[in-house]
Amino acid sequence: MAQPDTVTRILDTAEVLFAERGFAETSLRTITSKAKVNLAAVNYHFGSKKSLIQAVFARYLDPFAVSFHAALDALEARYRDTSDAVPLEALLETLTRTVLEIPAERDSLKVFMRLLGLAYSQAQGHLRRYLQQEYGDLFTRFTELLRRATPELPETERFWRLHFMLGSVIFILSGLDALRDIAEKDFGERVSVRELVHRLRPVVVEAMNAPIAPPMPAST
Amino acid sequence: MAQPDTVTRILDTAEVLFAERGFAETSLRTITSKAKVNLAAVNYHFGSKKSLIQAVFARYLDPFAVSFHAALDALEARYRDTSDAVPLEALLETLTRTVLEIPAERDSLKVFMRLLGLAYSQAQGHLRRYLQQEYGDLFTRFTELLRRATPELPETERFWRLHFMLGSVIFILSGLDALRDIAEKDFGERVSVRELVHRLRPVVVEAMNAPIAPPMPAST
DNA sequence: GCCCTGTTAAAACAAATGTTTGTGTCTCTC
DNA sequence: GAGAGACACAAACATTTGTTTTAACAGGGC
Repeated sequence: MAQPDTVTRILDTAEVLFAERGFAETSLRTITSKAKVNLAAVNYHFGSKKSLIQAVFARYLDPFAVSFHAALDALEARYRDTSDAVPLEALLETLTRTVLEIPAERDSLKVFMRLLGLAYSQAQGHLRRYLQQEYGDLFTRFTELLRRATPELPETERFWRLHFMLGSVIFILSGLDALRDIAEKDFGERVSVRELVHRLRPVVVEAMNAPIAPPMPAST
Repeated sequence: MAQPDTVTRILDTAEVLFAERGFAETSLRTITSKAKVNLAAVNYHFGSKKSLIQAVFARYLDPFAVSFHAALDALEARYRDTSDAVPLEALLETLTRTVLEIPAERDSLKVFMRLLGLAYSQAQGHLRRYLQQEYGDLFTRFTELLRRATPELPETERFWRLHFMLGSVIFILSGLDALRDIAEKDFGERVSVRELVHRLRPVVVEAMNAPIAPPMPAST
């Protein structure tokens, strides 16, 4: 069979290795030897290791951003004539459906989610800057819809809860392999990412709609 | 003023740097030069970089484990005669109270939470093994109480929700500074860690008690 | 005095890292 | 078929990494 070309062989190998070990812990030599390409190929095609990392993300996120923008267009259109806002359930359903639809090849979803988690937790300031610059507007659009979906929530409360839930997703998915191993050992159940996302959606909905905490008793 | 001794100077510096950049991204030379100690001091006092990382965690977790065990003793005693299980709210209240009581020095809580997050997300297999070995029993005790507090939840569902919530807390508190800055800029509200934890508790309770998702439509 | 022990200091070590260089080898264009 | 451009390859380069070695220093007990 014809091997895919050098660039995609590097990307394929790099994304898996990055997801397994993190960025700093994965050397170019490990990548290139496993991908059966020359060491210098990375610097030739991508320029630097940083650019390679960004390219790995772009290959996932670019199609996702397009799909998600389109899905949000459709969603807003459906609720345009009714004067209602897009309900929270529908918004989350659209998000998860778009995320789950993207790959269809390999177990790329797991890899992608793990990479997202690493993007937050690893240092890699250049990566955060890159993601903010490339996909910041998409995030803004989503949060605006979220705002309209939960109008009864005070601004700050929604802000904190959003990041609370964001943290959950990133944390769970970035540590997925380890957690799944534990779950399999303890409960003998091997769950797919699809199913996990599906099962956690009501948890997010309920959490966003939780009652506001009573004012805290003053201390000190 | 008398400088603290070499060992604690190393620990103080290392924990901050680790929290800022991660473990692999922080070199011993950065630590020792910032701590104003000799490079070889780390290997002399701790043996290796791995052992230093573990020591940073032990300095936080050892006192916490003692306090939390004691707090759980008291909590169980209070509910011993009543045949009821410890309610979820009380369990979470005990946990957050213990966490908040420990430090009182530096802004160590924030740093500690960030380290905990890194411990999960970074490779560092030795660290996970160490934490499991040293504090596994405390975690087991807590999850057992959690199990009794949510008897209607299937085992695996509780497992995943627990880690879901764990992720939230770690994520929020580890990125606290950045998030708080945004919140202050956007909403003009500066919230304390205490208050944040207080306000997020009902979110956790509600999330744990969320309805089970309906079975997922089969695909491929 | 001397020796022993615990600690610090400077230097060197071996290994691993990202990147660059020079050369060879195709393939397409004129 | 000659020349050019794109790519692959091996080797070397300059740093940076964790760790070890060796010597120096300080203090207390005999």
